Amino acid sequence: MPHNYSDDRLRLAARLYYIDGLGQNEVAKFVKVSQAKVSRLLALARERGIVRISVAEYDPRRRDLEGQLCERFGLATAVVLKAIDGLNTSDLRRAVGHFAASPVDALIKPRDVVAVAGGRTIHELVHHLPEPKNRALTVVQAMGSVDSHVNAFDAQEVGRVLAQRLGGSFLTLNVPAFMPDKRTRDALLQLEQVRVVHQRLGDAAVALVGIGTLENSVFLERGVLTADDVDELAEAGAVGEIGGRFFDAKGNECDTPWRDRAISVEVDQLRRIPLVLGVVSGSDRSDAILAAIRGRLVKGLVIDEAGATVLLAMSSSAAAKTKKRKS
Amino acid sequence: MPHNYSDDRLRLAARLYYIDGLGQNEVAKFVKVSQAKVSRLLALARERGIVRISVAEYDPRRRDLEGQLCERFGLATAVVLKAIDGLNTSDLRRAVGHFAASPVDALIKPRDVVAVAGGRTIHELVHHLPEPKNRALTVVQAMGSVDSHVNAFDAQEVGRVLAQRLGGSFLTLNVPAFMPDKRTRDALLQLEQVRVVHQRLGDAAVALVGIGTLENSVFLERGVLTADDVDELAEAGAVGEIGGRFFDAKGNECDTPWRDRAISVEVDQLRRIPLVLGVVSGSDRSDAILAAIRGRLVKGLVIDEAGATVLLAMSSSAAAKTKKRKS
DNA sequence: CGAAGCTTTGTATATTTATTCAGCATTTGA
DNA sequence: TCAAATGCTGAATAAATATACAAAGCTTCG
Repeated sequence: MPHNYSDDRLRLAARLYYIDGLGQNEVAKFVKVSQAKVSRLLALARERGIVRISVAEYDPRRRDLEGQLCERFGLATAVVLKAIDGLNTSDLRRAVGHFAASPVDALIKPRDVVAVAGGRTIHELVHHLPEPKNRALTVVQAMGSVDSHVNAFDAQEVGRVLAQRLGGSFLTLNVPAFMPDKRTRDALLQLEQVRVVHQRLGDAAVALVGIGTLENSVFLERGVLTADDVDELAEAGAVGEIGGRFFDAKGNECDTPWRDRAISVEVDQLRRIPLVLGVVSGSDRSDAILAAIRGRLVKGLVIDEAGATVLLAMSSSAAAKTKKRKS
Repeated sequence: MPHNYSDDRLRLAARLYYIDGLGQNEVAKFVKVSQAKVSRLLALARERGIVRISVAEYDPRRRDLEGQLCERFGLATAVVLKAIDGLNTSDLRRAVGHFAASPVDALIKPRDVVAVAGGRTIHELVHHLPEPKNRALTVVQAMGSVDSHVNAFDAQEVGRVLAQRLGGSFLTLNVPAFMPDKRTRDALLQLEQVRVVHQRLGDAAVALVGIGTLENSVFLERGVLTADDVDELAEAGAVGEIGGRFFDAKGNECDTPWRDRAISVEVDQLRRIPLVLGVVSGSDRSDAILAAIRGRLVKGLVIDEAGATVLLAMSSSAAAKTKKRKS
């Protein structure tokens, strides 16, 4: 595709526009083309590097807080993102996703097996990954679908996008997250299709998971759990959830009926994955996060600075709080 | 005036906009301000150098042609500007003015006395000079006003702008370019106001002049000369004009009634000014330019590449053409 | 304290820039 | 050779950005 645009012409247009500050219309007169074409010329000039725009480095991360988190909680990795105060949860998730994408990207090696559970922050994250990289990943869906409507932040959808963005194949887990009872669940687990995926999860080098609370739960929101169910789980000591697995303040899976109805990565599998990254945003789930860390369910954290601050503030008085919750 | 804008905030906004390619609306959500503010933040970031835009060098000059002109015609300076083919004369003038401004600027030393005659290309040129420099120039108007309507490209207006842009005082010549007869002209020349200016012209280090033809003349256009007058001038051998002084193909002033009615820099004064720059555009005045050069009326040229090319092409066969014109 | 002056901000709007689309031109492939 | 396909273009238009303006906050000075 031999281009009609000489570099000299591009340089001329670019100079008039960017240096001399003419508008595109004025440039258009200068070079005898339409304004539309000038717009295209300039776009091309930027692409070709004839125009270079550099911005003083902005570091979106709070390295200090990252260090404290790692040290205090013995984490392998922490990514703490700066965030403007007063953002609503949705915008905060977008902010975290935006700036976390690149650091997380850097943690995934070219041929890794990557397990992904769903989550709204994770969803934002994968959508901010750089366009098409040619890695040879195996992305594995770590939990079933929450309900039959495919939702943008289900593991299925998130995994698909992740595989597409980073390059690699996607192993989907085409079953519901919860079955009605243990028997049918176990039957499904026997299926070749499911077994392969389930087994592959054990090979994961990296896992990306959200960390849910009982109160602000996607399961509750989508009607998979009722308020009564939540109460029951709380009764059993549950303080948080990862991939449909509910755990108590120590980070041990709670023994409830739900345990035997879930189709998703096992807690023990999770513990054996070298790098499980909890991807979260907001300050409302610190108990759950703390518990997940204690139980070694996650080894790394991606979080906004407000969330990190709360986490650190809690950790000193954690014992006391734990007692309170139990009472 | 302590600014409310932290550099970090500017960096964030600039990065989101320029690097990550978000729109100002999206950035606005990110940093929790209005789109209008983002626009202002970005403008500030550019001013402060947080955003740096660089464009690959575009050289608007044809150095090769400049060299040829200097050599062939023994000019002290030549500035030949690239120009798109097919530009109308007005756009061509703008183009020449735009890119000639900076090179011409560089030729004027901080305390120079600068003589300026009017001209449409010169007008464009001075209006493209960099904003306020603090030189201590003395700008002297080199010819009277063409008519009573102050026109944007009269010497008066051009000189005023030149002095303002480059810094310095402006000596205006508040008289018509042509008087009805020699007697009144001479009377005016006696006036203190006029004498001072006229004399100061002799001190000029640099002069900027347009070079006019008989056919396409500002005097004809504005009704100062009639078609009959032009014929008469042609009869007397005139091929061009500088500052209301008509000269023949050798570059010598023509002996016509107009000679004694003009109030403007004398041809001999012009010859003694170290650097007289003819500022022209277009290919329709090559005869006049050639003559002016021959007569040492100009020592330098600012011209577009098409004009320069014609000039060079003509110079070899110049003798023949001259004869033709005389017949 | 209160009014006048100066910033700063967001809304509404004007201006500028990017994109869509239909027409023309050029190349490609029978 | 003619279509079909592809690419380039400017006019019209959609989208994005800059600006005018008015309201609100902050200082300064009486």
